[in-house]
Amino acid sequence: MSSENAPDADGPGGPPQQLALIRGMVAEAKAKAPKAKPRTWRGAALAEELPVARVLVNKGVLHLDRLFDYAVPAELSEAARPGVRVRVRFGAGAHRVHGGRREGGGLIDGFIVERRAESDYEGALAALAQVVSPEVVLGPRMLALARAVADRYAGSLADVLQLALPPRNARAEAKPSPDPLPPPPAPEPGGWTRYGAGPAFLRALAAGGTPRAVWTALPGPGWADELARAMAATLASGRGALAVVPDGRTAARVDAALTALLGEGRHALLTADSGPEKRYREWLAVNRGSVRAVVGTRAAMFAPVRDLGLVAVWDDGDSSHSDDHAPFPHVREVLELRAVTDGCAFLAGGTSCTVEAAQLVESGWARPLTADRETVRAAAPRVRTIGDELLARDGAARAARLPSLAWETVREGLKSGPVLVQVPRRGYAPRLACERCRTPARCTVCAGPLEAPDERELHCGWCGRAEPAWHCEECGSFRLRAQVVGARRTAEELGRAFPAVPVRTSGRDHVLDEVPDRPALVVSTPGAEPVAAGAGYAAALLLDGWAMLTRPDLRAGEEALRRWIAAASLVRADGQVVVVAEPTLRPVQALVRWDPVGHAVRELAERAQLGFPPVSRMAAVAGRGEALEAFLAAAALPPDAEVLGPVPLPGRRGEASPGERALIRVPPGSGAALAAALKTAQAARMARGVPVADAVRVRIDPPDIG
DNA sequence: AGCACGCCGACT
DNA sequence: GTCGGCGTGCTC
Repeated sequence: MSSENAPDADGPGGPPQQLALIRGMVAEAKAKAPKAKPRTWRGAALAEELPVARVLVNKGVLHLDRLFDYAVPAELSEAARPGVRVRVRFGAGAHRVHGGRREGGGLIDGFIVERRAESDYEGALAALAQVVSPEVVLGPRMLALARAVADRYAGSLADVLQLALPPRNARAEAKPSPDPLPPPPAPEPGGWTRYGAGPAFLRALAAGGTPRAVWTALPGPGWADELARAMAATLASGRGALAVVPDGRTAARVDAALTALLGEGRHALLTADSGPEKRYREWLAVNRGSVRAVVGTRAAMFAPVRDLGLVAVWDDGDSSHSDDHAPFPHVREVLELRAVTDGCAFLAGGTSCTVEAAQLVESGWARPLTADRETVRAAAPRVRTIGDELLARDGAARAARLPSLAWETVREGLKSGPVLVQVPRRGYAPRLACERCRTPARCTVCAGPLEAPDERELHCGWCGRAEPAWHCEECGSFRLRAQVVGARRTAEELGRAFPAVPVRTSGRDHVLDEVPDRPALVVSTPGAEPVAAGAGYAAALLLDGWAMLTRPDLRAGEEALRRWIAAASLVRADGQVVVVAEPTLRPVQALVRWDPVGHAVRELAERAQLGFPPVSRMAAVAGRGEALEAFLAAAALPPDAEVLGPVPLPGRRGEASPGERALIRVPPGSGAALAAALKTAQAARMARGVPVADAVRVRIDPPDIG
């Protein structure tokens, strides 16, 4: 095994082989024999047809869209089809057999991307060690999508594939998938008749059309059935359908609606909470074409649905639609890409409306799917506001945190059913501010934001200096606005106030799915609201609106409105909603009028004017000062790009600075050029092998600007 | 990222 | 002579 002449020093269990020099054989290059020691494939068990496999090697961060050529041994030729998983030797010294030294380079995983007649590589090719399984997991569609996503986000193909392809599981692969069922009949429009263009949208799907729509769903539980009908209509056309939702709870709801509509066996549920074997089995059933409809969470956005006819995203404003692994693709954006590359219909639905979705409509790419005002008014609960400066002035109300209108609403609601109380998460409180004039409380030394975790010691969030004797620079007040009171304490207070009523809480660790249609107080953090059985909650109380609205984030208003509408959508049409927030603020007014689209359109106009995303495209580039500078200097940014910064990143207290960050902004239309420029620059650095300390992190559409 | 190669100084 | 320091460059 150790000598250069050992015939079977190569792959495990492989036939006697020597190292191949494809170039010498295939590309008739014997004239200029390579300087590398000639190692020919004597006895050459080499594939007769297309003896070169281009392989995407799955190895950490090294590769930036580089493919490597391997020789295809004859006995693997049949199995080594494009798209299959393979094992190859990779690493320095993989083919060097020097002075009796053992071969280096371990076996690592990869995918065959293409079979070719010859290689561009100058050196000797190593042979494929093994074809792991015959399953084609990286077909041309998947490859094209992964490439498009990698380009869109200035990331690598391998990183995208890591997100797109579930880990292989041999047991799941061994089982055959069931035979596909024939297309179901087109469904009745059901709840879609409530939306002007709804029935026509459904008909278009059933007829094989590719309509694109932004759907503002009416409050109440009907949306899951409507989404299922859109998918069923697509199936009826003989095509596949894919819906991506924010979490497992929501996926279960759509799953139930699909089962009710289509029965078992026509759709797959792809969520993270099923184990690896089940997950891969479901994925395989989709990949093999046994199942034509998929509902799932984030990773399902890449589901290899055959002959895709519809992609849908529900509640695209939910942050879990943004992947937290490089290159951080967003479900809505990926599905937009699929709609284009696969030529299929597109649906972005939600009870609220993101600025991005509004932009899809404004640009003419998608059509609005909305109900008329009258229908909205009939379906939505009545919303009233209580300005909190009123609350602040009223000492008694502040002590109890609830003004009398709120008490009244709760008391009334409890007569007929459950009442939802939405409280921002503890620690959600953004910046401390003067209670009287709302000037943000800042450190007197470094102007960092003051923080008071656990309502105790006041200190600076940047420099860590304690600030025990704060007073407002503007108005002289000594009082800071109270922290958000968590769900638990709110529940305790309300429980004391309504001793006869059961109090339930739903939050991060204990998320309730549903509560019965009986009087109860349900205290929940945003996003964890249980649905109420029957027609819904009798009333909802949305507390601490100021905390939602003052977060230092471009999306604070949009996000607050989204969460309020989500909670208020669980209230029955004749119910009451009280929101404790300034009635003059735009998101609060949009809630009262139940006009999420109007809000999104106005936000969009404002962001266009200010040059903010999503009208402009932005990228964040972060790294150590000099490295960042070098990167920016080397990158061939589009001429209309504008570099903001760099500014130091806020470090953790007492830790070394995490470096600096620059934002790069381009006007509409230059987004692709920006991504391409950043990717090229990053690839050049990688190829040069810059030290880890000089690594520069690139993120398109950074989430935390504001 | 690993890992091997190579060019240089200190050792048996 | 030979061992081994880490600086450089490559991985089909």
